[in-house]
Amino acid sequence: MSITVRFAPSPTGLLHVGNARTALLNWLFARKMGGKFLLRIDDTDAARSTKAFEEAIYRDLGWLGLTHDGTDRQINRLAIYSTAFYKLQAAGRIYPCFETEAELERQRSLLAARKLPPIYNRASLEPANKAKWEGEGRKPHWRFLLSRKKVSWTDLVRGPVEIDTATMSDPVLVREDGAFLYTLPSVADDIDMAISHVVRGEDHVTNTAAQIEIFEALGGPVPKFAHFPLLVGASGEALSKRLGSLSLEQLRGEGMEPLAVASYLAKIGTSDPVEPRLSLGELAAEFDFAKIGRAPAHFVPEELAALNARLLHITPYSAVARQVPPIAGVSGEVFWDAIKPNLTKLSDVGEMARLVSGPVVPVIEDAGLAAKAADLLPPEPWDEATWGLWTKAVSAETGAKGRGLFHPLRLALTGLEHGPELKKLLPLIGRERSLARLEGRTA
RNA sequence: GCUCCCAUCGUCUAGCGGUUAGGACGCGGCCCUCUCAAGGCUGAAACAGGGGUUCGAUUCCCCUUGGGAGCGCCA
Repeated sequence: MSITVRFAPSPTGLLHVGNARTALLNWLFARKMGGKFLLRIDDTDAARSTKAFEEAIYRDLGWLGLTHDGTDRQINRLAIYSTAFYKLQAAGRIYPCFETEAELERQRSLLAARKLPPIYNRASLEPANKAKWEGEGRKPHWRFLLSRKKVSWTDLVRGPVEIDTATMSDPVLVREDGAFLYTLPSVADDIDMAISHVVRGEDHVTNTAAQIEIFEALGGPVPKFAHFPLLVGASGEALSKRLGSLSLEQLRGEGMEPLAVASYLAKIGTSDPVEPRLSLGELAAEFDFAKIGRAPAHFVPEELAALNARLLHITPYSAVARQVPPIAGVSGEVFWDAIKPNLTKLSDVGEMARLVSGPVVPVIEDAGLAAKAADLLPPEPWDEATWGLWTKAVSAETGAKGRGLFHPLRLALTGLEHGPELKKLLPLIGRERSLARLEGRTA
């Protein structure tokens, strides 16, 4: 059986971490199984969909590295939905409804007041009502007639699931203005695109029950389903409340590496340890629906940031060669290996580079010691042993040792209290700049 | 309100009737060390509560509590 999955976002907003996780899980599954990953822009809601958001989806997915094997927009596929609509109509599974939105709203509050579930009462199915409302010249919207039986499937993450469609309203498929709503296009496309697995958040489980009935009514094969738990914030609050701060765009702006985001989203809520991976391929190889837990996973930005740092610490130079060019006459690789353990974000590289090639405004804490140290600077070439030899000589000459020796030197050479190991940094700074800084000159 | 799902260290989880309840992240300590990191070693830390079933419950059942989701002419 060939595997095809899809990610079907609506271009009505920026991709947030929840969306990204859906996309990623689909992609990883497809990659692992050697299947296809399709990108479908669900833009049937013309009023809310925008070109800018659509472009953002491509940009964000590209940033994450989630390549697709095909893409389309639902707005291009309306003929398919019409065909499906007529097929359902011919099967007697579609009926026109005439209630206004206000009337439906009132019905729901009436039911709520009686502590009853807000399920549509099928009033438009009554011939008398239908005749009356049609007589008033009302334009219909169209609902799918649910079986009111139990629908069951074996969910790849939740196991056996059973939903009684008698507990749901018949879904509206077509609006009064003729526009298709999400439900039918989704199923029609899944059939047309031969989607084998629908992988999405558990907010869709009840949709799935209705959609399975539509798949069956359409005579299409019913795909396998996997509904994973949603993401919640650090204290368990629903993530939707703070979506703005958790868009991929935001994370990118904060300097998070795409692989850090992918590693984090792929691992939280699973039985695997949350560790960085150097490639999406590794994440794909480790992907398994069985590893996904059934409780909501906590998305904690601070943990992501920590994972980002850990990713950088294990990142080989080859992966960042483009962003880390040779500096001050030494190879980018030597520089990278010297400063990488101190990185939190890749953008910190610029600041690290400044420590090497300047300008550094030295802080002279002990002028006498700095002067002696400058005199004792050995001739080049320098290597990692230079620091030890030099500081030993300075110590012998001045009697300074420990913090009293090293702290003034670090301040003079870098202007900072903390930083990468001077053993590694000193040869990169070189004799000329070291001398200048020890003499208190910006270099 | 109704329906569905969930409940093990702070966090993510392993466990599938008898375990010293394991791992990872984080946290503490030690080592290394010129600093901060990184790295190595090590330590503290959990079965939400109450009933059952059973010789025996973290594990199975029920209730309570807590959390998540759905109940749209959104997706």
